[in-house]
Amino acid sequence: MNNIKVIFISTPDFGLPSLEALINDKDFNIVSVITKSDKPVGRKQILTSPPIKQKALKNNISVLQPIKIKTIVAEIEALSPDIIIVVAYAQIIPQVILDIPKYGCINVHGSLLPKFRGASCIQAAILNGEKKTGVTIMKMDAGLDTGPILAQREVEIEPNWTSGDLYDKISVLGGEILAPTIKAYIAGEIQEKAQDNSASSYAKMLKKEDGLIDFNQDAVNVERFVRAMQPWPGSFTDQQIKILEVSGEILDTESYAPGDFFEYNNQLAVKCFRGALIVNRIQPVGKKIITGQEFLNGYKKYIKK
RNA sequence: CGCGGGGUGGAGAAGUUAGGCAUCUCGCCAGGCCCAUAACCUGGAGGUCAUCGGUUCAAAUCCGGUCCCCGCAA
Repeated sequence: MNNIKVIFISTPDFGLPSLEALINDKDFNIVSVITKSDKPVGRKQILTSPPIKQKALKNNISVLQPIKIKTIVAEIEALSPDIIIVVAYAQIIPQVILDIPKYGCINVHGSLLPKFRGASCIQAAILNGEKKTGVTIMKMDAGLDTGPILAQREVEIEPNWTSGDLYDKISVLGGEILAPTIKAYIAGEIQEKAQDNSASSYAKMLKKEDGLIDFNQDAVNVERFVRAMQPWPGSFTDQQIKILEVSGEILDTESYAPGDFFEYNNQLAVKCFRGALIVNRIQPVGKKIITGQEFLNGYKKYIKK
Protein backbone atom coordinates (compact mmCIF):
# COMPACT_ATOMS: atom_id res chain seq x y z
CA MET A 1 0.00 0.00 0.00
CA ASN A 2 1.47 3.30 -1.00
CA ASN A 3 0.44 6.74 -2.16
CA ILE A 4 -2.27 7.06 0.45
CA LYS A 5 -4.00 10.39 -0.14
CA VAL A 6 -4.23 12.17 3.17
CA ILE A 7 -5.80 15.40 4.35
CA PHE A 8 -4.22 16.50 7.62
CA ILE A 9 -6.25 18.68 9.98
CA SER A 10 -4.57 20.30 12.99
CA THR A 11 -3.60 23.65 14.45
CA PRO A 12 -1.17 23.78 17.38
CA ASP A 13 2.36 22.44 17.61
CA PHE A 14 0.88 19.33 19.21
CA GLY A 15 0.21 18.09 15.70
CA LEU A 16 3.72 18.78 14.38
CA PRO A 17 5.30 15.38 15.13
CA SER A 18 2.32 13.66 13.46
CA LEU A 19 2.53 15.87 10.40
CA GLU A 20 6.26 15.32 10.22
CA ALA A 21 5.83 11.57 10.42
CA LEU A 22 3.45 11.62 7.45
CA ILE A 23 5.69 13.93 5.45
CA ASN A 24 8.71 11.68 6.00
CA ASP A 25 6.87 8.51 5.05
CA LYS A 26 6.76 8.08 1.30
CA ASP A 27 3.67 5.92 1.45
CA PHE A 28 1.65 9.00 2.28
CA ASN A 29 0.70 11.76 -0.08
CA ILE A 30 -0.55 14.76 1.85
CA VAL A 31 -2.90 16.49 -0.56
CA SER A 32 -3.84 19.29 1.80
CA VAL A 33 -3.43 20.60 5.32
CA ILE A 34 -6.39 22.27 7.00
CA THR A 35 -5.71 24.57 9.92
CA LYS A 36 -7.15 27.64 11.58
CA SER A 37 -6.77 31.14 10.25
CA ASP A 38 -3.82 33.38 11.08
CA LYS A 39 -4.28 35.31 14.31
CA PRO A 40 -2.71 38.43 15.76
CA VAL A 41 -0.25 37.31 18.40
CA GLY A 42 1.81 38.93 21.12
CA ARG A 43 1.93 42.41 22.59
CA LYS A 44 2.45 43.91 19.15
CA GLN A 45 -0.46 41.89 17.74
CA ILE A 46 1.61 40.59 14.84
CA LEU A 47 -0.41 38.39 12.47
CA THR A 48 1.02 34.89 12.86
CA SER A 49 0.33 31.60 11.12
CA PRO A 50 -0.39 28.47 13.13
CA PRO A 51 2.74 26.28 13.45
CA ILE A 52 1.08 23.59 11.38
CA LYS A 53 0.66 25.99 8.46
CA GLN A 54 4.30 27.04 8.62
CA LYS A 55 5.43 23.43 8.54
CA ALA A 56 3.13 22.59 5.64
CA LEU A 57 4.23 25.54 3.53
CA LYS A 58 7.87 24.67 4.09
CA ASN A 59 7.11 21.28 2.54
CA ASN A 60 5.10 22.70 -0.36
CA ILE A 61 1.79 21.35 0.87
CA SER A 62 -1.28 23.44 0.11
CA VAL A 63 -3.04 24.89 3.14
CA LEU A 64 -6.72 25.67 3.72
CA GLN A 65 -7.78 27.94 6.58
CA PRO A 66 -11.57 28.07 6.77
CA ILE A 67 -13.27 29.86 9.65
CA LYS A 68 -15.78 27.01 9.75
CA ILE A 69 -14.76 23.68 8.30
CA LYS A 70 -18.30 23.15 7.05
CA THR A 71 -17.74 25.81 4.39
CA ILE A 72 -15.13 23.78 2.49
CA VAL A 73 -16.90 20.44 2.18
CA ALA A 74 -16.81 20.74 -1.61
CA GLU A 75 -13.06 21.38 -1.66
CA ILE A 76 -12.43 18.38 0.55
CA GLU A 77 -14.60 16.23 -1.67
CA ALA A 78 -12.73 17.40 -4.75
CA LEU A 79 -9.42 16.26 -3.25
CA SER A 80 -10.90 12.76 -2.83
CA PRO A 81 -8.74 11.79 0.15
CA ASP A 82 -8.36 8.16 1.15
CA ILE A 83 -8.21 9.18 4.76
CA ILE A 84 -8.43 12.30 6.91
CA ILE A 85 -6.27 12.66 9.99
CA VAL A 86 -7.28 15.07 12.73
CA VAL A 87 -4.92 16.11 15.54
CA ALA A 88 -6.17 18.76 17.98
CA TYR A 89 -8.23 20.97 15.71
CA ALA A 90 -10.68 22.46 18.24
CA GLN A 91 -13.64 22.22 15.91
CA ILE A 92 -16.20 19.49 15.61
CA ILE A 93 -15.86 17.70 12.29
CA PRO A 94 -19.38 17.29 10.85
CA GLN A 95 -20.70 13.94 9.69
CA VAL A 96 -20.77 15.05 6.06
CA ILE A 97 -16.99 15.33 6.15
CA LEU A 98 -16.50 12.17 8.20
CA ASP A 99 -18.24 10.33 5.36
CA ILE A 100 -16.00 11.59 2.55
CA PRO A 101 -12.82 9.45 2.79
CA LYS A 102 -12.89 5.78 1.95
CA TYR A 103 -11.15 4.89 5.20
CA GLY A 104 -12.86 7.49 7.32
CA CYS A 105 -11.39 10.05 9.67
CA ILE A 106 -8.72 9.20 12.19
CA ASN A 107 -8.01 11.16 15.37
CA VAL A 108 -4.92 11.33 17.53
CA HIS A 109 -6.04 11.93 21.11
CA GLY A 110 -3.87 12.70 24.15
CA SER A 111 -5.22 10.20 26.63
CA LEU A 112 -6.01 6.52 27.06
CA LEU A 113 -9.61 6.55 25.88
CA PRO A 114 -12.28 6.15 27.09
CA LYS A 115 -10.67 8.09 29.94
CA PHE A 116 -10.48 11.86 29.49
CA ARG A 117 -12.42 12.50 26.35
CA GLY A 118 -12.45 16.16 25.38
CA ALA A 119 -10.11 19.07 24.95
CA SER A 120 -8.07 19.16 28.16
CA CYS A 121 -7.27 15.44 28.25
CA ILE A 122 -3.63 16.03 29.13
CA GLN A 123 -4.27 18.42 32.00
CA ALA A 124 -6.98 16.10 33.31
CA ALA A 125 -4.54 13.22 33.64
CA ILE A 126 -2.21 15.26 35.86
CA LEU A 127 -5.04 16.85 37.80
CA ASN A 128 -6.46 13.43 38.49
CA GLY A 129 -3.13 12.20 39.84
CA GLU A 130 -2.82 9.45 37.24
CA LYS A 131 0.36 7.36 37.31
CA LYS A 132 0.17 6.90 33.57
CA THR A 133 -1.72 8.18 30.58
CA GLY A 134 -1.05 7.92 26.89
CA VAL A 135 -2.09 8.51 23.33
CA THR A 136 -4.94 6.92 21.42
CA ILE A 137 -5.44 6.60 17.69
CA MET A 138 -9.10 6.14 16.96
CA LYS A 139 -11.64 6.22 14.21
CA MET A 140 -13.88 9.24 14.50
CA ASP A 141 -17.63 8.97 14.73
CA ALA A 142 -20.39 11.44 15.42
CA GLY A 143 -19.69 11.62 19.16
CA LEU A 144 -16.91 13.52 20.88
CA ASP A 145 -13.91 11.17 21.13
CA THR A 146 -16.22 8.15 21.22
CA GLY A 147 -15.07 6.23 18.15
CA PRO A 148 -13.48 2.77 18.06
CA ILE A 149 -9.83 2.48 19.08
CA LEU A 150 -7.15 1.45 16.60
CA ALA A 151 -4.05 1.76 18.77
CA GLN A 152 -2.86 3.04 22.12
CA ARG A 153 0.50 3.74 23.71
CA GLU A 154 1.11 4.42 27.38
CA VAL A 155 3.27 7.07 29.07
CA GLU A 156 4.37 7.08 32.70
CA ILE A 157 3.72 10.46 34.32
CA GLU A 158 6.75 11.57 36.33
CA PRO A 159 5.79 13.12 39.69
CA ASN A 160 7.11 16.59 38.81
CA TRP A 161 5.76 16.85 35.28
CA THR A 162 3.65 19.78 34.19
CA SER A 163 1.05 19.60 31.45
CA GLY A 164 3.64 21.17 29.17
CA ASP A 165 6.07 18.30 29.75
CA LEU A 166 3.39 15.68 29.21
CA TYR A 167 2.05 17.48 26.16
CA ASP A 168 5.45 17.34 24.48
CA LYS A 169 5.85 13.68 25.33
CA ILE A 170 2.43 12.67 24.07
CA SER A 171 2.66 14.69 20.90
CA VAL A 172 5.92 12.93 19.98
CA LEU A 173 4.46 9.55 20.86
CA GLY A 174 1.45 10.25 18.65
CA GLY A 175 3.79 11.00 15.76
CA GLU A 176 5.63 7.73 16.36
CA ILE A 177 2.65 5.43 16.17
CA LEU A 178 0.48 7.30 13.67
CA ALA A 179 1.97 6.14 10.37
CA PRO A 180 2.37 2.45 11.24
CA THR A 181 -1.12 2.33 12.75
CA ILE A 182 -2.74 3.79 9.67
CA LYS A 183 -0.90 1.50 7.32
CA ALA A 184 -1.91 -1.51 9.37
CA TYR A 185 -5.48 -0.25 9.53
CA ILE A 186 -5.74 0.24 5.77
CA ALA A 187 -4.20 -3.15 5.22
CA GLY A 188 -7.03 -4.57 7.33
CA GLU A 189 -4.68 -5.87 10.01
CA ILE A 190 -6.27 -4.00 12.89
CA GLN A 191 -9.28 -5.11 14.85
CA GLU A 192 -11.22 -2.00 15.86
CA LYS A 193 -11.99 -1.97 19.56
CA ALA A 194 -15.16 -0.22 20.73
CA GLN A 195 -14.80 2.07 23.73
CA ASP A 196 -16.29 1.04 27.03
CA ASN A 197 -18.62 3.96 27.57
CA SER A 198 -19.23 3.04 31.21
CA ALA A 199 -15.55 3.76 31.95
CA SER A 200 -15.47 7.10 30.13
CA SER A 201 -14.80 10.53 31.57
CA TYR A 202 -14.89 13.95 30.00
CA ALA A 203 -12.36 16.79 30.33
CA LYS A 204 -13.93 20.04 29.27
CA MET A 205 -11.92 22.78 27.59
CA LEU A 206 -10.09 24.98 30.10
CA LYS A 207 -10.70 28.68 30.32
CA LYS A 208 -8.44 31.33 31.79
CA GLU A 209 -10.45 31.56 34.99
CA ASP A 210 -10.06 27.82 35.56
CA GLY A 211 -6.52 28.59 36.73
CA LEU A 212 -7.73 30.14 40.00
CA ILE A 213 -6.29 28.05 42.81
CA ASP A 214 -8.70 26.67 45.42
CA PHE A 215 -6.68 26.55 48.64
CA ASN A 216 -9.55 24.77 50.34
CA GLN A 217 -8.26 21.66 48.62
CA ASP A 218 -5.68 19.43 50.26
CA ALA A 219 -2.04 20.22 49.55
CA VAL A 220 -1.64 17.13 47.38
CA ASN A 221 -4.46 18.30 45.12
CA VAL A 222 -3.21 21.89 44.93
CA GLU A 223 0.22 20.60 43.93
CA ARG A 224 -1.31 18.58 41.07
CA PHE A 225 -3.42 21.55 40.09
CA VAL A 226 -0.39 23.84 39.78
CA ARG A 227 1.37 21.31 37.55
CA ALA A 228 -1.75 20.66 35.48
CA MET A 229 -2.35 24.34 34.73
CA GLN A 230 1.24 24.86 33.54
CA PRO A 231 1.96 26.43 31.08
CA TRP A 232 -1.63 27.46 30.38
CA PRO A 233 -3.81 28.92 31.85
CA GLY A 234 -1.35 29.14 34.73
CA SER A 235 -2.35 28.89 38.36
CA PHE A 236 -3.00 32.03 40.35
CA THR A 237 -4.43 33.31 43.60
CA ASP A 238 -7.15 35.93 43.93
CA GLN A 239 -4.41 38.41 44.94
CA GLN A 240 -3.07 38.73 41.41
CA ILE A 241 -0.18 36.39 42.11
CA LYS A 242 0.78 33.55 39.83
CA ILE A 243 2.23 30.46 41.42
CA LEU A 244 4.39 28.56 38.97
CA GLU A 245 6.00 25.79 40.92
CA VAL A 246 5.34 24.17 44.27
CA SER A 247 6.79 21.12 45.94
CA GLY A 248 6.85 19.17 49.15
CA GLU A 249 4.11 18.86 51.68
CA ILE A 250 4.09 20.18 55.23
CA LEU A 251 1.64 18.74 57.69
CA ASP A 252 1.95 20.76 60.94
CA THR A 253 0.58 24.16 59.98
CA GLU A 254 -2.59 24.47 61.98
CA SER A 255 -2.16 28.16 62.77
CA TYR A 256 -2.69 29.41 59.22
CA ALA A 257 -5.77 29.75 57.04
CA PRO A 258 -5.99 28.25 53.53
CA GLY A 259 -4.27 30.59 51.08
CA ASP A 260 -1.95 32.19 53.66
CA PHE A 261 1.70 32.65 52.71
CA PHE A 262 4.17 32.06 55.51
CA GLU A 263 7.82 31.30 56.19
CA TYR A 264 8.82 27.71 56.79
CA ASN A 265 12.48 26.76 57.30
CA ASN A 266 13.57 29.87 55.41
CA GLN A 267 11.33 28.99 52.48
CA LEU A 268 8.06 30.39 51.21
CA ALA A 269 5.09 28.17 51.98
CA VAL A 270 1.38 28.41 51.28
CA LYS A 271 -1.34 26.86 53.41
CA CYS A 272 -3.90 24.55 51.87
CA PHE A 273 -6.92 22.87 53.43
CA ARG A 274 -4.91 19.93 54.72
CA GLY A 275 -1.17 20.46 54.66
CA ALA A 276 0.83 23.19 53.02
CA LEU A 277 3.26 23.47 50.11
CA ILE A 278 6.67 25.01 49.56
CA VAL A 279 6.48 27.64 46.80
CA ASN A 280 9.54 27.53 44.55
CA ARG A 281 8.64 30.01 41.81
CA ILE A 282 6.07 32.77 41.94
CA GLN A 283 5.13 35.83 39.92
CA PRO A 284 3.25 38.91 41.13
CA VAL A 285 1.24 40.48 38.30
CA GLY A 286 3.34 42.75 36.06
CA LYS A 287 6.60 41.53 37.58
CA LYS A 288 9.19 38.96 36.68
CA ILE A 289 9.15 35.39 37.90
CA ILE A 290 11.00 35.21 41.22
CA THR A 291 11.92 32.49 43.68
CA GLY A 292 10.05 31.85 46.90
CA GLN A 293 13.00 33.25 48.89
CA GLU A 294 12.95 36.48 46.91
CA PHE A 295 9.24 36.80 47.51
CA LEU A 296 9.85 36.25 51.21
CA ASN A 297 12.44 39.06 51.24
CA GLY A 298 10.53 41.65 49.30
CA TYR A 299 6.78 41.05 49.66
CA LYS A 300 6.54 41.14 53.43
CA LYS A 301 2.98 42.41 53.42
CA TYR A 302 1.79 39.12 51.97
CA ILE A 303 3.58 37.00 54.56
CA LYS A 304 1.59 35.93 57.61
CA LYS A 305 3.58 35.84 60.85
C1' C B 1 -0.52 53.27 17.81
C1' G B 2 -5.20 46.81 21.37
C1' C B 3 -5.43 47.24 27.26
C1' G B 4 -2.52 47.38 31.76
C1' G B 5 1.81 46.92 35.48
C1' G B 6 7.02 47.80 36.15
C1' G B 7 12.79 49.58 35.92
C1' U B 8 15.45 52.24 43.25
C1' G B 9 23.45 49.22 46.09
C1' G B 10 24.61 42.01 44.13
C1' A B 11 18.80 39.78 44.72
C1' G B 12 13.71 41.02 45.95
C1' A B 13 10.85 45.21 47.67
C1' A B 14 9.10 50.31 50.16
C1' G B 15 9.23 55.38 49.03
C1' U B 16 6.17 58.49 43.76
C1' U B 17 -0.79 60.24 45.12
C1' A B 18 0.91 65.46 48.57
C1' G B 19 8.85 67.41 45.73
C1' G B 20 12.69 68.32 51.29
C1' C B 21 18.73 63.47 54.71
C1' A B 22 18.46 56.64 50.15
C1' U B 23 14.67 52.92 53.69
C1' C B 24 13.47 47.39 54.58
C1' U B 25 14.44 41.95 54.10
C1' C B 26 18.31 38.95 52.04
C1' G B 27 23.32 38.49 50.23
C1' C B 28 28.60 40.16 50.62
C1' C B 29 32.98 41.80 53.91
C1' A B 30 35.04 42.34 58.96
C1' G B 31 34.59 41.49 64.09
C1' G B 32 31.95 39.18 68.31
C1' C B 33 29.17 35.10 70.73
C1' C B 34 29.30 29.78 70.72
C1' C B 35 31.64 22.95 71.55
C1' A B 36 29.53 24.46 66.89
C1' U B 37 26.36 26.64 62.93
C1' A B 38 23.05 28.27 57.40
C1' A B 39 21.21 30.59 64.19
C1' C B 40 22.24 35.23 67.24
C1' C B 41 24.89 40.26 68.24
C1' U B 42 28.01 44.55 66.45
C1' G B 43 30.19 47.23 62.63
C1' G B 44 31.29 48.00 57.23
C1' A B 45 31.46 48.28 51.93
C1' G B 46 28.37 48.77 47.84
C1' G B 47 23.57 53.95 44.52
C1' U B 48 24.77 58.67 38.06
C1' C B 49 17.01 55.96 41.77
C1' A B 50 16.73 52.62 33.34
C1' U B 51 18.10 56.76 30.04
C1' C B 52 17.82 61.96 27.79
C1' G B 53 15.85 66.66 28.42
C1' G B 54 12.42 70.26 31.08
C1' U B 55 10.15 72.76 35.64
C1' U B 56 12.06 74.11 40.70
C1' C B 57 15.87 77.08 45.88
C1' A B 58 15.35 71.69 45.86
C1' A B 59 13.34 65.86 41.70
C1' A B 60 13.50 58.63 42.85
C1' U B 61 8.97 61.82 43.33
C1' C B 62 6.15 66.75 38.76
C1' C B 63 6.19 67.37 32.85
C1' G B 64 7.91 65.53 27.89
C1' G B 65 10.98 62.07 24.76
C1' U B 66 13.69 57.26 24.32
C1' C B 67 15.19 52.18 25.70
C1' C B 68 14.16 47.66 28.25
C1' C B 69 11.10 43.91 31.25
C1' C B 70 6.32 41.73 32.50
C1' G B 71 0.75 40.63 32.80
C1' C B 72 -3.82 40.55 29.76
C1' A B 73 -4.99 39.36 24.98
C1' A B 74 -3.93 35.44 21.08
